[in-house]
Amino acid sequence: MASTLREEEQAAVLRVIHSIPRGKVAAYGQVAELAGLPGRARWVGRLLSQLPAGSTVPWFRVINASGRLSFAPGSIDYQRQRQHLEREGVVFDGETIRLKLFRWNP
DNA sequence: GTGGAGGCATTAA
DNA sequence: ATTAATGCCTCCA
Repeated sequence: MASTLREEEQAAVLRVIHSIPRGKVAAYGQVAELAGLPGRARWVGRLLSQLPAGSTVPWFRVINASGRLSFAPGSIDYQRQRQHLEREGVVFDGETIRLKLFRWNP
């Protein structure tokens, strides 16, 4: 068995993110919890930040708990994430997403 | 190899 | 808007 505990956790997180449907979003903390890692929202963020460029992981569907992107508005990363989301139907109210409508509830 | 300090794509109060 | 609580990582001494 070559897999470390850490790799298992990483796989669990990525699996959860992959299951977020188009047009929906989930918070870092929500993803962590669904992956069986309660309280590790920050760790999820760190994981995504280290994701390789060519990754197929829909990282852009993960936002913070207040319904906003965790990038500085106007930054390249912010615009990229926002465009991805709007393209699949997510509507922004200013800089905030209406979680009532777009939050993923499994 | 160990330990402390600082930095985050976090969250809740 | 601030702050405290959290988990993990990187950088030195």
